[in-house]
Amino acid sequence: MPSRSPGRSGNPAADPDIAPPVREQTRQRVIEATVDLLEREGRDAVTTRAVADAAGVQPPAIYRLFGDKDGLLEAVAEHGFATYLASKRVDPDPKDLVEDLRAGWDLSVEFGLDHPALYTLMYSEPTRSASPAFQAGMQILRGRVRRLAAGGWLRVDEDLAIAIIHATARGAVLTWLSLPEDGRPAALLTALREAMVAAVTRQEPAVLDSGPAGAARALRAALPGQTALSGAERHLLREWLDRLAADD
Amino acid sequence: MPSRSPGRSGNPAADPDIAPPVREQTRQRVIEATVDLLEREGRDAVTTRAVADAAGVQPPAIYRLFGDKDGLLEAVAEHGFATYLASKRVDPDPKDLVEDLRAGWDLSVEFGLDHPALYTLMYSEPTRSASPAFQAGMQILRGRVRRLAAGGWLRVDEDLAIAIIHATARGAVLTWLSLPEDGRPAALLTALREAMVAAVTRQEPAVLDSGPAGAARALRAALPGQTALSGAERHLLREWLDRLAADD
DNA sequence: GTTCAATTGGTATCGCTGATATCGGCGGAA
DNA sequence: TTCCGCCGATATCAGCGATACCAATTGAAC
Repeated sequence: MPSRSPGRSGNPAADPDIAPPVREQTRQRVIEATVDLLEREGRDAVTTRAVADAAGVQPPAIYRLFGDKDGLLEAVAEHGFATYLASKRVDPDPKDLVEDLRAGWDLSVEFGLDHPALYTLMYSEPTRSASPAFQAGMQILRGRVRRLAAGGWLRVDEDLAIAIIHATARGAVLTWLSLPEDGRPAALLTALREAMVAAVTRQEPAVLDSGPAGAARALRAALPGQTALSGAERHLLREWLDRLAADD
Repeated sequence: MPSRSPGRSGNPAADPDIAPPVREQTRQRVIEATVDLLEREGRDAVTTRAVADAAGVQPPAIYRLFGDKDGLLEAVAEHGFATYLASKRVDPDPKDLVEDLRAGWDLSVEFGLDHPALYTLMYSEPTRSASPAFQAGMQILRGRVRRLAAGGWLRVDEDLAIAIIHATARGAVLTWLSLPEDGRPAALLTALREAMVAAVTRQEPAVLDSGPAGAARALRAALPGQTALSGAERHLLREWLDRLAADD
């Protein structure tokens, strides 16, 4: 490996700070082509040749720009995450810290639901934790938690709070995506979010349910195998119990 | 394609039910070799050639046994999960239902922590939800939740409860594995577990005595003042609840 | 005991993938 | 003008999943 020549010869891109826009431009074009390919045809469709073809460059150019395929994917993850974070605004001084926590959790979950392939790429494998995109998102989360701690809201350690927030969001997104499209209860997301809030902050849970719903669920679960009602009666009763059980 | 000859000639393995043990034996050997390779050298090391070499068979044999590589991975996932479930005992009639829920959650999380590569294989991608192994585990979880519902402990719908349990466990495992080995707080697992318990169950059961009669009595008591049913529906439901409550 | 159909072991091969080598040409500093 | 380093382009390599093909083997039916 030749040591960087003092005269800074020939190439202006030798120093990344003053790199000409052309390199960054093709870099961006390759990244966007990769994102497009990833979200339209799935992860298996992301091959170096397909990306190069879609971006209008040669296969070796990818390796000159990103090192290897993993470097490309990392750049893609960072790009997607940065774009998303930039599109939303983070309130630097929220008046309700807990509500700000909810908003942040919703934001990262929404990102996952909007970009399933990209999210899976970033968060499904346990290894990619050192990615810059991962760290950038982590930094924002860390700031939120710090403010919560400063406000005296935190029930647990800051690091533990971060891990809890992260784990619930990750579980929410991946489980949501794994469910069949017609069986994704919106209540799952809010339930997990409120479980997270209850585990992290001191805030009391808002609702202490005490209606017929619980008893209806119990009766519904105990319904099969009893003989006091006819089949037709059981069928109709089942429908009513469904309505009562869903009536929170 | 020749239609299956009526005389069931030649090969005893034509009917999978009476397949000779030799086929199942090599099948098992291939699966175990794959698991070993997966947990020792990571997922990328699991190639058809490496598996065939480790199991002492030829590469085409894998395709004859499992159809394709995805079939092999599915069989591996099912094998690992079945082995794990068989090693633990599920109490068919636990005395403390909520504690049983905790035990089940701990069990599935422990499985993930003990077999990171296998767990990631099974649960990281949202797609593999239709696998038999997935369904088998789901069935056990479903039974636990049903008992909770019958006991009146459930705060939410059964399906939602299942989703919450699943999501928290998945998030717990994947987040735990993504943390650096020296920064994995044990409190994360218990915190997530208790958050799950708080989100799914209520402190006091909605019905005191088990069975349809008790649930019917509880529902009958909570019936006035709710609006999900019409007056006529409430009237008929009232009659049925009377019959159910009297049916000890 | 012979026959025969289906499976299995074994080798070779196909198309594709990630990654690299190599070379000519372009462009900007010296 | 000279020259060094980047870029486009083609060819190529090893390895991958998957399949084709053929000989050897097996085991039930006759």
